[in-house]
Amino acid sequence: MGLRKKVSLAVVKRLPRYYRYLSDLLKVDITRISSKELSMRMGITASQIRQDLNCFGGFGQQGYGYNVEYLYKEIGSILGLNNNYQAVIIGAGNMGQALANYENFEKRGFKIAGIFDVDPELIGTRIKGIEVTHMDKLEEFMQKTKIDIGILCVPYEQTPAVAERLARLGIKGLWNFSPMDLKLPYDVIIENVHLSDSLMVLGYKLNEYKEMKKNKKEQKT
Amino acid sequence: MGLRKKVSLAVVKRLPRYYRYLSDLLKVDITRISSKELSMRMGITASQIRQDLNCFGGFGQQGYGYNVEYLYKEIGSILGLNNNYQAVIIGAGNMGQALANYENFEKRGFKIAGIFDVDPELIGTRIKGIEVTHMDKLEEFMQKTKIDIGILCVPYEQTPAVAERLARLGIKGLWNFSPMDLKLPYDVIIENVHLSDSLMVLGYKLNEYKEMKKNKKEQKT
DNA sequence: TAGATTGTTAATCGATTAACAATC
DNA sequence: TAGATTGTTAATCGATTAACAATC
Repeated sequence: MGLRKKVSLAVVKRLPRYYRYLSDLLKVDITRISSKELSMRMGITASQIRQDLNCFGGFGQQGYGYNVEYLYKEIGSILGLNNNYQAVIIGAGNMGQALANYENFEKRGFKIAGIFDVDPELIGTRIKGIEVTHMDKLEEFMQKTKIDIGILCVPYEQTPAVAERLARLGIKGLWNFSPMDLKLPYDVIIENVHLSDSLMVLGYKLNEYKEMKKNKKEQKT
Repeated sequence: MGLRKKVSLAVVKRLPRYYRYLSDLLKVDITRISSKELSMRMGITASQIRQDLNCFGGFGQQGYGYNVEYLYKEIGSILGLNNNYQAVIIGAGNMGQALANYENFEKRGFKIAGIFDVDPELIGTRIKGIEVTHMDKLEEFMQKTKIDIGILCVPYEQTPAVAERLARLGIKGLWNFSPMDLKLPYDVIIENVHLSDSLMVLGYKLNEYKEMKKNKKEQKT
């Protein structure tokens, strides 16, 4: 895999969606698909699908379309799902527990290798077979285990300090669940899950829809 | 509030971020801010901030900038945070519990009015004071309580059926945590939280970064 | 071979940035 | 008033869509 032009984030964000749809096709034993057919299922243009895929290579065949299994595997590889990324969850509260129990991640090649917290009530308990360990042991743990990803589920106030601590320990990526933008003086890749942002966008759309309806009514009178 | 041109989703998705930054400014008693200053804090252009805000109205003042509290409240109102939206959580597993316990939502004007599940172990238990009720009682509950939003935290297979059931009961919006795109023959606004998509994007970025570094090394030799 | 469908170039559309007159 | 900064128009940039030659 040589130098390849930087792919835009818009394209990258669509890849997991392709991956899901291809997975669904495999489940119902569809072995080939054209960009046209896929575009109809996904509600996007065939052109966009072909453009997106061609950022990474020519996975299709003229006159035939795409082999579903092949394309599925290729996208999986592009998404780094074969890398066996190891993760630690920091914060074993509700969200940390929910994530630890989420089957999908392991299925996608992300392994939870450790769970940390400071609450004495939680230390020593097991979540999905993994013992919750005290944060004091974090450095020790990360020295002897190769960890790629830190999953941040700690309270808002603690988040910046914990993020920095993980960065100093050489973490490569952070999956951040706190409603803030992390700024770190390290080469760390940050992916945010801003749940309340998402909820507010829903709030906006509900509002917009309500007004649209009201305006329609007013037009009639 | 009259007819206003449809605002692009790109702009809408930035609103919660503005809202967060303004909230932070308020916390440290900053009462006014220019688009320039805000742009530096947020890492975007001042031009974009002004363009974004002017989709909704002229909230600033020439020579002065923006009044933080006023702008904060305006954006809150645009996001529908004054609407006192009522929500039900469907699925009281880890994710449902995590969301029920998440303080931020109530603070943003979203109220959890009910939690439903089918697991006899869970029925009758209380989460943040709200009793987990059996799904059989959902129709009854929604007839006597005005509910705007359904929060879907049920297993993958159940999701489409539950979504349809809520839609039939007149739900206005769905906040979907299953890794699938809901298609409903109703006027329901859907906002997805695709956690595994987000994780895969992180996987992609880690991959990309690794290759970038490798290429740099190869260039040197 | 003829038909189908890709990969890719060109055209269009939309979003971001720059510039500046309006105005506090 | 002079200085600052907005609101808004114009220019640029990037992403999406359309078109079609290449080719299976």
